[in-house]
Amino acid sequence: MALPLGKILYESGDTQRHVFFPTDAIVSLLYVMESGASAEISVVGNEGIIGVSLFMGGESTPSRAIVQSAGTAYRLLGERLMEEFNRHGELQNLLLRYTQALITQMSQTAVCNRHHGIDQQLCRWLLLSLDRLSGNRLIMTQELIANMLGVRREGVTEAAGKLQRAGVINYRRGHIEVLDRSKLEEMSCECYAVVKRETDRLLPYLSAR
Amino acid sequence: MALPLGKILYESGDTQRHVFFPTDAIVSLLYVMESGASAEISVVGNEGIIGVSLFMGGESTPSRAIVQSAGTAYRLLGERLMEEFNRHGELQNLLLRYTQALITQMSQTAVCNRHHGIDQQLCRWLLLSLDRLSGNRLIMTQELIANMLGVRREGVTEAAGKLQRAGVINYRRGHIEVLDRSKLEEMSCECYAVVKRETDRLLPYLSAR
DNA sequence: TCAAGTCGGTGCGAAAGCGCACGCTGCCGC
DNA sequence: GCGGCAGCGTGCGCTTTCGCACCGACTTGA
Repeated sequence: MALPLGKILYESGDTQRHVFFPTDAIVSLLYVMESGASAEISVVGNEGIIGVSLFMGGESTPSRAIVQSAGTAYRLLGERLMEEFNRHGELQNLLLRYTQALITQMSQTAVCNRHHGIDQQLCRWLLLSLDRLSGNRLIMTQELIANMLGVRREGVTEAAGKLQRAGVINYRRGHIEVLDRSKLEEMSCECYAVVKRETDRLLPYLSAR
Repeated sequence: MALPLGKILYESGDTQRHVFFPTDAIVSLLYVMESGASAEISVVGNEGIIGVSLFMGGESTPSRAIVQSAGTAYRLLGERLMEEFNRHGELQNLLLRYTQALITQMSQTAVCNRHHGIDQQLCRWLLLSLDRLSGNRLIMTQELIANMLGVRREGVTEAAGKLQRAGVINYRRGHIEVLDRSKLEEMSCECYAVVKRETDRLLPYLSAR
């Protein structure tokens, strides 16, 4: 199915009836506070699945799943996934390993939120998104990024300006082009590397792509 | 086995051979950065298990497990846990549900780190610890709390001073006594409530205690 | 082609947290 | 009973981020 930008796959607390496997879409798990402020918990692309709480047994989570980059995904009825999960074969194994990778990403998000500045967080975020897309272009307003990072839009403007002046990215009105990926990695904090390394370790079949 | 304060159960990246079930000890999952700065990812007491990565399939995590409040725990060889896990019965179910509760705690830590001040985070942290102990006393220096929250020791001093002046806690040289728990909950952010509610939902048998 | 709306740039003052330095005090061991 | 030290209090300047306000520029559609 098509996943347009901004589509909400699950709302906080919703009983999740389906799981989603993005192909070229990116979905963010976002927590929205009572005040309306928000913070991204993790980002899911075609390496992963939306709806881990189904097979983890909770059937819902306190966070929202929202499409951050338009594309398509496969949708599967929860019951069908569970049939296969309960065969306790390779799929179960895979799903649990993916879930551990997700846990690593969430942990590192917590660490990054605590210790790193907006500049570094933006780098981490761009890299995580880039890894889940083909090409080096993101369609993404600064306002949206700000919502994901849980910071002010002006803060993103400033950080993005620095990256642009450093020749790392180029952007105009919602289109971001990454010009120098290795420099982006240099300017990022260790958080990205930790997540990347752990994801590759847990899901080695992905690296082959 | 006895778990003295400060004991490290796993170091980052260690292959985990055992799992631990705390009885009256509290263990923190802590990420330590290259710079030496640290941040707590989640806290585990007798509601949980240390070493979820064993049955999740990763066998290690990038974080450290360190005893934050001395006490005792059961230790079980990983292979034995896996034998039982692979019977796909109620234990597997329980472990996965616990892991989802852990995920919620990590997510909320990320949110809290982003949006809330030291005062509120201290409240959340005290409540999470208190829930995992009997009684209303913690043996805990401000320096240790600062390491867990990933803030300066002075920041904790200031926040704890506010709580003391408000009559919520009383402390002296490493001993904290909670005088007014309901007020502590009031002064905390929504993060504690979210974690508490979700833990109770996922592990209802705990509420009965 | 032009009006309206979205997106991004900039400039304040305020607040929170940090790093550092120094000093006090209650506790523990000799 | 007394020294030493761990644990806590406090002050100060600096940096980062926030909140708010306003403006300019690009895009889109009637």
